[in-house]
Amino acid sequence: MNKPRRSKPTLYQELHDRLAADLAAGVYPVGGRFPTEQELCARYSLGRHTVREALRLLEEAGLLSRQAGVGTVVLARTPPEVYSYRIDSIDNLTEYARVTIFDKKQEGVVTLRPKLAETLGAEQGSRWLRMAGLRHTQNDELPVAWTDIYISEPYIGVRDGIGGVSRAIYQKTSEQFGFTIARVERRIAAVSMPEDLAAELSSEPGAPALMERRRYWSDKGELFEITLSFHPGDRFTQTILLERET
Amino acid sequence: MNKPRRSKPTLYQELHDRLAADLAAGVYPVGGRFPTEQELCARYSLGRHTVREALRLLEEAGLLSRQAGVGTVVLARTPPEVYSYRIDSIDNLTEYARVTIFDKKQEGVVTLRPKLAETLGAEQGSRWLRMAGLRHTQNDELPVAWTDIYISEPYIGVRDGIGGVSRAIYQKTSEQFGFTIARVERRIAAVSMPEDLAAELSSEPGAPALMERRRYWSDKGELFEITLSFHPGDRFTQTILLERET
DNA sequence: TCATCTTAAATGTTCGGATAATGTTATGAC
DNA sequence: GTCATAACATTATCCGAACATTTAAGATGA
Repeated sequence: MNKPRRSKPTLYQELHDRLAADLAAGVYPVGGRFPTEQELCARYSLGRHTVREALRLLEEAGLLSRQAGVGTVVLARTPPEVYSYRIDSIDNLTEYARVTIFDKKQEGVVTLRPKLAETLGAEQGSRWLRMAGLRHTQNDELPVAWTDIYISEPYIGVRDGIGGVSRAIYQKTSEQFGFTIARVERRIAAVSMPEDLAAELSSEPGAPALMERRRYWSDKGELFEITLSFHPGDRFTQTILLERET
Repeated sequence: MNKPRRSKPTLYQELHDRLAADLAAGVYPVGGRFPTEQELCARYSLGRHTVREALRLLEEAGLLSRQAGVGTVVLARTPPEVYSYRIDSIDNLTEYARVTIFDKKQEGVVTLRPKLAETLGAEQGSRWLRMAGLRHTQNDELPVAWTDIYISEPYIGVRDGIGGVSRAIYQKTSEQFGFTIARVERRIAAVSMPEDLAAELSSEPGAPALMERRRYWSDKGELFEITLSFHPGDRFTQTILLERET
């Protein structure tokens, strides 16, 4: 994404570079006023469009703030160092989400007892539909995880036709009830493989495992789904790549 | 960041909304050409600046692609759903980075053997400065992790004055040698606590533990630092919050 | 047939000007 | 003094016009 330096840079690009250099050098104190468009036009003998284009670049870079009636304010001397982990779509939240299938083994409505409520990070005494089962890839013989899926009581309708389908459940829920997912929280911890899951996962009790909890919020701020997964340590690693934004 | 709908929307805002609606409705097929600026000016009786501002918004939303000599191409009907995990600064890559101190126990230059090279994801036979020790909080008695820090041979100079300082090592390295960190990769897996570390961490051998590997690249694409940490499972969890971008 | 040149079309850049919207500040009535 | 109002400064929006740059496609020639 770094454009090669043009042989003949544009005027607004040149002005932008110059002003950015001035900002970096501390010529304009942070929090103070930046020269007005008129001033810049006069000082550099440029048209207002050119000046505004340069200012727009500086604003997009997070260095300036512009507002009618106020003026242009200096926000920072250098662009903030920002690293981002970006996911293009909710569907590739993890690489295994799409390519694995859910083999439902248990189902029922539960009322959260204190201990489970704390594990899930949900209201004590609230009622949820719980579906539990194995998650594995199409061809592989060994399951990748044991997953407990909890769906908030108002949205229990999605149960119909879950088994084996590769579509994600949160997606179904959000489509069926017409809202969008606004927030997803993932929490990961290392635990011992619980005894009752070891057999299902063809693993040893007490072997290292990753416990992953996910909580999904709707755009109304409502927590509508929670999943709890146990991955055998030798079959699952998670990688996150952080890249600096340009 | 959602501005309240103005009582009197601007013309380019109105045009943007209308074109976005058309795109969503599939009026312009993805991959095909979008009407030219001239056409839009004529069709809606607007000046070119106004049309270009609307197109700029659509381009920023990821719906259109514009290029001189080619024209405007439809990229998508609706803006891509994007979730982002954003870190403002490299320093709060994890919440414990700043508040913990590193208690160096070992130090030496190593040449990577095949197995260690694979674990670290680095070149076999390359030489690194290895520093290892415990990481713990100021007041707490129990250490949070055992950490191996590997620094690429050209940058070994940073060793001076590492002990106990709370500044991060990658930060020192990048400052001292005058480059910026462009990429950070984190990889997490569940493992058994290695026998030789159990005593140091006051943990049990074989107990669940999180192994975290971090690799740091410079802006020149050079892998200059790798860290390997072992966290006792009962003293460390990791939480990531993904939020939908506006 | 292939490479090169020419041309046309589209977006990009830059000027000039005018009006609108938005805060800040000074003014003035009470 | 306090509050409403008017004047002002500044950015935002919008129009018109011209030229530059980039790319695709057609024309030309060896």
